[in-house]
Amino acid sequence: MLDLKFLRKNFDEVKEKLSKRGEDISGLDRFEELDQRRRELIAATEELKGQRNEVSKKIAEYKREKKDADDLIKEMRDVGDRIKVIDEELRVVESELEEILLQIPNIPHESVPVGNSEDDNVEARNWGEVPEFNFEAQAHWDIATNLGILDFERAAKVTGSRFVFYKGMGARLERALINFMMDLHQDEHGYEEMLPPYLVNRESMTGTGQLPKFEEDAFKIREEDYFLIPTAEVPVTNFHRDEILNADQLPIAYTAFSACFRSEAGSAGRDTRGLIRQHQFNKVELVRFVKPEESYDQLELLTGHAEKVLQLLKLPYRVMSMCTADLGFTAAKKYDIEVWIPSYNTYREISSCSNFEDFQARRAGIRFRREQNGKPEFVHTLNGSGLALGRTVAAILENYQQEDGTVVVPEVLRPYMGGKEVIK
RNA sequence: GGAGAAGUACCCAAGUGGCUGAAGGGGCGCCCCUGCUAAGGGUGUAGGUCGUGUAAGCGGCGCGAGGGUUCAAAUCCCUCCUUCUCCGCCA
Repeated sequence: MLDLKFLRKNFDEVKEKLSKRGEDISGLDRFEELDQRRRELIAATEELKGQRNEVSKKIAEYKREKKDADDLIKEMRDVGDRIKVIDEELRVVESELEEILLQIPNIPHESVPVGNSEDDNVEARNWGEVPEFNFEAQAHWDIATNLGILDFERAAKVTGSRFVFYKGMGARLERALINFMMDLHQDEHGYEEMLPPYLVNRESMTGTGQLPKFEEDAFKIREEDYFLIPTAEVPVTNFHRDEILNADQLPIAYTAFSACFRSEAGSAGRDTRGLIRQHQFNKVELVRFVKPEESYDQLELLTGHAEKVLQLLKLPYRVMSMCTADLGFTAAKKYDIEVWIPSYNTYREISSCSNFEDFQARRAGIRFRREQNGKPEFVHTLNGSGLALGRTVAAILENYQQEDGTVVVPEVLRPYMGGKEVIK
């Protein structure tokens, strides 16, 4: 969410910057009118309330002195009615204004490349060698099905499409990756570990920006106003919702493992096979709460933490800086880390690292104080996958596959896999 | 899920319609005293947000949240949330 006053002051500039995103910002047309009306109404109702407070005091005095206050009471009855009418209109205007503000995406940072589509994303760097196979390389769903470590068919029977059973060494591999990543982020990168709830309420989904705009992407519980989390970002960022933090606590860094649930509305027919696009997948998430002046350095740091996972797993990847058209709704700047997937013969997103600046913090009311009596300021929030586990498994199976259909276990994972060197 | 109780400032807590825009403690800040410490005395301590103003300031809101009644609500009514106790169920 953008700041009302900031938007008022910089209206044309903001409009121009947002137009680069290619998102619908037609809601902005009514902003100036509503903002103006809101302030008129506030001035009107506050004046009447001030009057009411004053006269009420007088009435109290009269009553105490047993004097007649009927005239004053009659007068205030009328004032009360007028307040009610104005407040009602104010409520309508404010909720319309709020709706507009909640629908406006974040403003891209100046370092974000301008572009019209994902084709304009810029490669920031790449790491590792793309493997070459001197045999017919298989896709991970074939490798895994042959090894009996993933079962898509039975998952379709038990639940539906885009779900999967991991079994045997497949389940073990996923679990090893969870532990490996969590340990790395906790022990080497200084994150505090968290296991969050998988259901969150509407306020939390609004706080991080999934709502109100993207409700159809989320799974919603029927009886309660709860949503299955699409990422641990939601519960973990909202952990500090409506709080004022101390400056000396910052930066706060959490790493959280969770399952993630996405309806994938609008993705019908895309990535229908394998682990790449599931309704439920596991992910280790990194979340940071930082001072505004540090947030771009912190984005580099966080992205590096996610990259480290791939480096240790020895999986080739590249880092893409998302252009203005591909930033998503909430990010001011975003890097996607893409891992090499042989069967796709290309890199696929395995992590997304974003700086939201104060966009989420404003929605979620997450602030900090520099000094004991200082004014609260909004923190900057960042997060990134570190990493998405299903896609990591897919990458390992494909990049580490051997001609006989077995898969070598990356060295760093072996301690987590009972010393096993090969999945066969 | 059923029945009861409670949610007041950093913490504890008084307060059932107007002199409570919130008593009293504790804690914390400042000052004094006692050569340090302990103990004691004095004094201060609602933050936040919105509007307005160049500013100092002025004003609105605020006692879990949201509505309502009333000239006036921490106080009365309704809905919701959370916590605690008992019962039921359960990993």
